Amino acid sequence: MRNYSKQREAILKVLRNSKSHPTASQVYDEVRKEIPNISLGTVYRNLAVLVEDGEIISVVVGDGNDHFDGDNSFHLHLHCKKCGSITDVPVDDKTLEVMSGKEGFCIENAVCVVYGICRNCNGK
Amino acid sequence: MRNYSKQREAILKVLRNSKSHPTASQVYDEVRKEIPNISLGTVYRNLAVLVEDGEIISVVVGDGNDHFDGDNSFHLHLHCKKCGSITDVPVDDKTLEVMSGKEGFCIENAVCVVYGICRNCNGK
DNA sequence: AATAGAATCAGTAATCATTACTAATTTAGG
DNA sequence: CCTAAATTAGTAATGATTACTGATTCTATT
Repeated sequence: MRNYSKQREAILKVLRNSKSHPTASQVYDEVRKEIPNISLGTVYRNLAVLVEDGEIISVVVGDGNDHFDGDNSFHLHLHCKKCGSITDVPVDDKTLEVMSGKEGFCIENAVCVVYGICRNCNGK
Repeated sequence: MRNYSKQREAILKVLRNSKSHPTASQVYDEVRKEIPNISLGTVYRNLAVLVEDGEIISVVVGDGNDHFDGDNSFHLHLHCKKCGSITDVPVDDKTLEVMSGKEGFCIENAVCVVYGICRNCNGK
């Protein structure tokens, strides 16, 4: 049902080796170093496939671009409104439980963005 | 620096009276009942202004549309991947602190989306 | 190894939410 | 009442994402 493709492997490798939460376009630029004639459409399609398979995570912060994260473990994202940086923060199960309320909500993943100003920008 | 406009007032009223986290387009449909010839561009511009002023909150869940929330207090959003519903959950300060990690991150607001399956959809 | 059908691709065109632009109207202070 | 700044309606442009198409690549089976 799902065939191997070197394009998908290369895209996944880029994300596994990155901590910067790149956009589709940035992934495209990076993958082209290895596969120069890869198509942007291929990047988008495989990113969607990889999200669907749970290999990567889609992080939406509201800057007009989707970002992708090769770390698919439960964690939060701190999104700085000044510099646009996205930083990872681990979450323990207890906090997660509080976060899901008493709503009988079954958490699938905890991709979650807290907006604010990061330490770097705070001094300025 | 900021003048009154009946359009902006009507847009804010729609959001204050709603709990459904409408998109810009849905706000447009609702406001047109009061101001039939209001422009969609006016809705977008005023939503941005209201977010900037902290009157409302922009909630990005990754379904391709921005959603808006007239409740500007600190709370989380549970986003059901099946039915697309967005539910509010209050957060206490202690949980917020855990969420922001030890990063020296200054939380501006805690609009935050937890993905999963809601109680309604869970039974199916 | 050859074959066939399904999956994937590159390249390009289309979509559509959002933003930018413009000339006309409204607001608010003097 | 006047004037300058703010805002608007209407429309055109933008740009990220998706859809489409004919060619290529995988993979299971012979």
